[in-house]
Amino acid sequence: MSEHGQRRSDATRAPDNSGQGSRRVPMTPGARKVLEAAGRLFYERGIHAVGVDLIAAEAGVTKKTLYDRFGAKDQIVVEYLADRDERWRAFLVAYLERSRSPRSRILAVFDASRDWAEQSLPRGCSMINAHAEIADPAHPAYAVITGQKAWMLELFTDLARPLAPRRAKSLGRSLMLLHEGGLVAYGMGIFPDAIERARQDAQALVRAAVPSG
Amino acid sequence: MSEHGQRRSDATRAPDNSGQGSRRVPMTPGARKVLEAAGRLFYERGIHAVGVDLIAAEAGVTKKTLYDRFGAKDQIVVEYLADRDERWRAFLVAYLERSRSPRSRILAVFDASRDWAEQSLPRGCSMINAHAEIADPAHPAYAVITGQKAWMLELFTDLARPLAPRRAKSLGRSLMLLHEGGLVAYGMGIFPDAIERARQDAQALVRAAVPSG
DNA sequence: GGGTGAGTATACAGATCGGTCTACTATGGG
DNA sequence: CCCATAGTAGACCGATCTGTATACTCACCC
Repeated sequence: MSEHGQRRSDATRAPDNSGQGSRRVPMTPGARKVLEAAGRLFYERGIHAVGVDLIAAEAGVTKKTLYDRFGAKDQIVVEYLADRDERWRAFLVAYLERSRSPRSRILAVFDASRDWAEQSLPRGCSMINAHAEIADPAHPAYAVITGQKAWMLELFTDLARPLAPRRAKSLGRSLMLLHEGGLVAYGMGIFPDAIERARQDAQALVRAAVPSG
Repeated sequence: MSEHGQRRSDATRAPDNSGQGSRRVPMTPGARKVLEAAGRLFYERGIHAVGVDLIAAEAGVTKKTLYDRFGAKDQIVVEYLADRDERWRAFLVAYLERSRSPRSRILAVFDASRDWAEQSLPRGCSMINAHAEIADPAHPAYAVITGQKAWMLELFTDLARPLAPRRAKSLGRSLMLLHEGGLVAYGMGIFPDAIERARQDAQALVRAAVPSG
């Protein structure tokens, strides 16, 4: 929503706006423990399947502390997703910065996703999973979810631009498709090494689109 | 799991095994009303977010009828997914049968998905969404979900075989990636006409893989 | 030294959850 | 006629849900 053009900034440096309209919560030690436990439980079991009592117990914190910090479960969900998003962007940017050519930077996104998923995401993309549970667009977490995907699409488009200025939008969308497909196939275990396969297909796609790269 | 080769059968005629180990429920009028209401509510709001009282009320049926037919909410979930799967396969087979060339049959899958989604799936693939909510592989619905995706992957592989016998497995996986990516991008509204775009990319992929088609 | 902020411990409220129960009705087939 | 089947109506169960309340401790800081 709103104008999604975030200045002209190089895509590697725009780790802001992940919290968008949802002001973050002061991260006291208790709040941090809650967020860590909630993040783990939400991801492993699903958001609706995890109650605040369980979160508080797993965090080693009382419910009062939990509600003093977050006010409501919905806000914990927002912080969970915004935090995941923030850490993913930082992780990704590190991969992007150590690549130079436009081509290798595109592939670096898939490398980052593959490594990120293999080290901590056996159940696939948190945003896709959360979107399946949060149907109401008015939910405060909805903007975080769609914001992350919009950011990724814009990133792919920006990365494609140096390679094919006229077809950047189109190429960006194709890369996005492969990337999302890889995440889902990986998360559902449809076949092994799905993200790596998506990377290969992206490589072929880029090669075909810009034979002079 | 197990040997996933289900005979040599032509992919267009294998609408069985959708209910696998989960024996279906006798479809009395009351059961049908429950399934209709549950299907709509589960898809629109998510499985965990919908209670049995609401399902019974929306179906215009008492809770006793609901439990007499299905026994447990989990079983309603199984029937919901198995029913969706069954109807999708029938829908898809109709598209496949009116296409002749291997190439157009591959594209027909994307055509079917596009039309199927546009007419009734604003929130994307039911199986992907259900997988996000059902974390436990021991859940009776889990097999239906993974079974459907395995069937789709096998279908793509079978459709790719006449075009590229040696690379059928590889090409099938690439097509699967694009297809899943299209479904997710469509369901999350990442960009417009995502499935149609996936179809175009699939077309390009097939053309590149088999220039002599 | 008094106040503020962050925390523990625990009880409680009201709603909703999945699921069971009894009592009754209507229908259709041997 | 009779009995099984499929249904309505509605009370009820224990558990769990999100969220609030009271009372107290501890650390820090002006």
